Amino acid sequence: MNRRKTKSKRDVLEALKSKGSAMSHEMLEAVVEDYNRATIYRILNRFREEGIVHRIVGVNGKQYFAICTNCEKENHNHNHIHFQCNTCEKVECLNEELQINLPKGYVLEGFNGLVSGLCSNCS
Amino acid sequence: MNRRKTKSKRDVLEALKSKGSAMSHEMLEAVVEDYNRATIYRILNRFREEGIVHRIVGVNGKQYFAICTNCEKENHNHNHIHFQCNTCEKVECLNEELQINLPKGYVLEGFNGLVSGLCSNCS
DNA sequence: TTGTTATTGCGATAATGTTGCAATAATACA
DNA sequence: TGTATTATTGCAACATTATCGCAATAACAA
Repeated sequence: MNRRKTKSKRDVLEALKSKGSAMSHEMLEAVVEDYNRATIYRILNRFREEGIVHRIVGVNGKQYFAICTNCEKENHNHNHIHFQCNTCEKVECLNEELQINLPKGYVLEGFNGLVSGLCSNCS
Repeated sequence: MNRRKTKSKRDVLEALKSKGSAMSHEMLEAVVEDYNRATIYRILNRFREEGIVHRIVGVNGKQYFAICTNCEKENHNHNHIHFQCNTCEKVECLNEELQINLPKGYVLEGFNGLVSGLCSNCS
């Protein structure tokens, strides 16, 4: 399974990079060329497999994707909080790490910490 | 808009109480009598409006509902973390409070902190 | 240039959740 | 108790998000 470089991938990656904050499928569709819905989803999931982006689940239950910035190749570092504005629905990463203590016998695999409220533009 | 007591409400509330952890619509449907899907959703949303339950969004994007235990009537206290097992999909509250610092101009309205991994039964 | 196969588009499908409307039933009140 | 009011329910339809199978296309290696 060798990956191939395609325009659609470049476009999606470009969009995510220039946006800076997390994007939903809907937001991506509005920005990139007219690709099929399934195509965008598949690209995003492939990126996620490859560790290029990480996924955040919004308060609305939607998936958001953001470029991995502080992540090592193997040691993904996603224990930071995200913020979603209740008005404009923008999702962004907060520079706040969390220390999480789980009860005995529990194994941590991921963390999706989402603060909701109003961003500086909407407050 | 005066609320009325119905069997369906009693059943849903009873199910949530005896379960102890958060439940999705699917889980509720399997436990309570055969009510219409819309009915259960409406009951849950009414409970939420009244502050009887709070809602958690799972890593799968689904809604989960749990009885409010430490919440005051007006001052809801939902800044605690939830845990969802990646195997059995159970959602439960962790007794861990968080201190969240938002950037200037941001207003906090809610927090949905979800740790995913393996619970003690599945690890 | 050609063969292999990763990728795409299309359509169908699944799952979750909400809404409008008519029928039903819980409650207040005569 | 009987009756009126209206909250609640069931049903069907709908909206949205996301995935999947399959055939066509296109990226890449040789």
